[in-house]
Amino acid sequence: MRQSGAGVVLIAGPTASGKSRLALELAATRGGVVINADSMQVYRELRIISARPSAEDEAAVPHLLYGHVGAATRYSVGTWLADIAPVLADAKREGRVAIVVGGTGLYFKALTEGLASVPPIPADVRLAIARRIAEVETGELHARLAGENAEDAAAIRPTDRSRIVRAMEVFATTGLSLAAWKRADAQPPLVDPQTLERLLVIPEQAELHRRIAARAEAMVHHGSIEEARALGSLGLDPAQPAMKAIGVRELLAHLAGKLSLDEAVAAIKTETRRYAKRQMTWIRNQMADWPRP
RNA sequence: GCCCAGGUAGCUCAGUUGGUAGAGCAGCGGAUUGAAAAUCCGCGUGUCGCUGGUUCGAUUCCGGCCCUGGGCA
Repeated sequence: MRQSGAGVVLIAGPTASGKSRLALELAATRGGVVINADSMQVYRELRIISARPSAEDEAAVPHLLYGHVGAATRYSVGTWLADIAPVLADAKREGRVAIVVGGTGLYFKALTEGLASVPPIPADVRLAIARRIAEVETGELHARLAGENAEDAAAIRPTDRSRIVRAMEVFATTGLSLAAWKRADAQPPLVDPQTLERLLVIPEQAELHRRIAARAEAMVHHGSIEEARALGSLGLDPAQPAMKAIGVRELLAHLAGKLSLDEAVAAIKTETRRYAKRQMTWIRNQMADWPRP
């Protein structure tokens, strides 16, 4: 173990595993800062629904990149990397341990392996493409992609609409395939995987499911319904990332009278279990080199 | 007590003119480079309520019983 306070610790695990608690304890004992690596906890409006650390926890030790952007923001792994770079630099300069904790596997991958330097897609390009393909069926979209960019088309399933659209956006903006971008010119990783500590928090499945159920129950008693109402009143595009947080759709359906509260809570539990399963698949296969607990 | 409808996968149900059965959801496994709590791919996990009978063969047809829902008393 490192002797000074400086350094980076990564904590990953499925949702509701107790990662945040561990991060808080480590930060308190080692004099560190806690940095969010969760794609939904970045949204200001989603405190309860995204199970962000409580105000007391945030007051106990510094918490960064939590609720720091509005729900209208189109956040992404790229913006997260840009946000975390100065935060990591500050922690290093101050000699504090940076404890990066969250459930978004892609963020950890980008942090430790780097990300292709694809330039941002201009809003007008994105809009123009969205408008042009709105009525186009996904298979046809894939065929069109194959016409201009065979390499990406071959790598993307004809049914995977969001990846097809992303490849189209990149090609329209840069004239290059995503594959070409990945091949050349990658941004180096912000942190060196060799020098940091990596921790996985993985409860036994039955226990994880109990925790997920308990959290869903507790959520509705702690203001998640009001939170969903407030978010809904912003009138955001349902395709916005923040609107995709588990619980948002279910609670809005409840507020619209389409689901009873019990049905909404049951749906949230199911969706959360499914999400945790996808996270476990990522951890098993993409984080295979992380030390097992 | 009688009449009617139904009992098939974890759930909701389809189906088999008699050759041991399949959808959706759930579940399990997988992919994953700027929406990743997203998006996508693969896999049926079964005493066909029980028990006799008919039959080469019954989840299917017949009898009895049990259970559930509705109706009549």
